[in-house]
Amino acid sequence: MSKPVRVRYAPSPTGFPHVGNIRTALFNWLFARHHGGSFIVRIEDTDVARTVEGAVEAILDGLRWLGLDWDEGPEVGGNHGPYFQSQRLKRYQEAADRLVAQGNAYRCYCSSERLDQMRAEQVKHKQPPGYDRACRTLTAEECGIREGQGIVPVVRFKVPLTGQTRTNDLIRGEVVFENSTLDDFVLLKSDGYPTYHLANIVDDHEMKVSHVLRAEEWLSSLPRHLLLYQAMGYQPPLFAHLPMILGTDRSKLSKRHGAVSITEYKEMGYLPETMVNFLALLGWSLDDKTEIMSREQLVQGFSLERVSRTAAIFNIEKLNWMNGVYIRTLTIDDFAQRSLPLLDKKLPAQVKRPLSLDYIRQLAPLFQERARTLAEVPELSDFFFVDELEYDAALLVGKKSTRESTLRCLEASRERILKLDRFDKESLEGSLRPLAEELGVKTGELFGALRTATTGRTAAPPLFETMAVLGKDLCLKRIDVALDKLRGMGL
RNA sequence: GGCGCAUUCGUCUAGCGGCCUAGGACACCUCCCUCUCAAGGAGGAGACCACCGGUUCGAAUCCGGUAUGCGCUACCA
Repeated sequence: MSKPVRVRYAPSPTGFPHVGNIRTALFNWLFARHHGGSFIVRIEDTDVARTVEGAVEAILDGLRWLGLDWDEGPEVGGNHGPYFQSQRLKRYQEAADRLVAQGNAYRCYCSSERLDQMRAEQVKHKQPPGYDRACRTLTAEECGIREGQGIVPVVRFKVPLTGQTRTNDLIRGEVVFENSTLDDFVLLKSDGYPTYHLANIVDDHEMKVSHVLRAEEWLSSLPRHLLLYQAMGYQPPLFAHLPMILGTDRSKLSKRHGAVSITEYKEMGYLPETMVNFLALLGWSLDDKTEIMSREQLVQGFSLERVSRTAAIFNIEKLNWMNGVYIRTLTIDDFAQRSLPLLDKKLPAQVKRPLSLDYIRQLAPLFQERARTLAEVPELSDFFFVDELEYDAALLVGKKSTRESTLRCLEASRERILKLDRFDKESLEGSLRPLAEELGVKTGELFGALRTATTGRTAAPPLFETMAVLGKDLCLKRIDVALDKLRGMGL
């Protein structure tokens, strides 16, 4: 009885894939997969002037990165192509011609100057801005005269002057619009390209789209689309308008709010599985407590009934937490592999390349539970890679310690370490922990001095594991450097 | 200005008439663990459910109005 579920993600290549946009793609994808339907990608490249070079690739890369595979669309084709609107111009022109012939649309010869002026006037007089329908009643003869003057017309839809247009939005329930509040919008531009409104309904119909899941900003356009479906004699799909994603100040998410492009999140070291999970929760929930969900759980649990109606604010703090959770679920090897590109990119230039994946595997466990993003790995671990540590000698001396005491600690440690045959966590700890007592200092004081000496930092992963990875020679060398620094202090 | 949508802790949200003196999560605070930092564990603080009326034995939940926010109002999507 019910038609197969077919949904589409229809981005416009006028910029890079915004997280809000990607969230819409995700919901469409989840809906399609949940119902065993098809997920279609269609490129809405009808705005020639605003098209951005490379945007299509960036959009597709974003989808691929998140694992949102499409059944029909660019690169994979399908039975309802082409999937670039710029390649479907003929269909839109035919539709426009048909609407004109049917009396549902008309050609408009008004100049953009006149339109601008008219709008300015309307705004000035607090009138609702909108086309004044000057060309709506032009006779064929009058049209001919204008054509003769070389004016290239646009095609406008003849909106009914009275009546209401209503439908049942799957998320918002019944929505009603007075036709009298709509103006005669453009269907076909003078350059022969369709506007979103026309292209959208022609394609959704021809591609047999069953459900349109799009952002709430489109809700206001819904009556136009419904009227168009009606005029074309098409059965409209079902609509669901998704809540928007806002910045921290509650305004539409933009560059001001930091990263907005999904590719930026990749570069910042967020995992695709985190992004999928996090974005899914922006406007949807499974129940009152489940938050960490696999792709499969998401697909299984997704439903429009549980999509919220209120706009959500993108909270980077929560994203960071969730990314940390996902990072900790990775295997050591996976974590090491995924960290490699970020390390390569962010470690100081003087660090020898190529980086050793094997070495990274050794230190990976030390950072896996500390990093919230992959980009933090190079920041936290650079002391494992650089030759010379740079730090203030004062850091060697702990708060409750003195220079003399620190010197004794490091000198004694040096002797102990020298004698070690094995240099692993256990032997290190077995040798150094008793040393603190012998020297009559707190373990914290001894370990702290060693930590600074070997890592150049006061906060680092557990000392013995760190030293074990660093290796005996390097540790000794760094302790010597620290000793020199201490001896030079206060001179 | 017009039209539309929305309104529960700072944030993401649960709630679809009695189970709510409103639950979970992030962030925050305290404690535990501990060589530092994290992670982990245990607690805590945090929402007069925007406001005003109405319906009802009973409303965060239903209805109306107001306010506020957001969106649309292009030969952009």
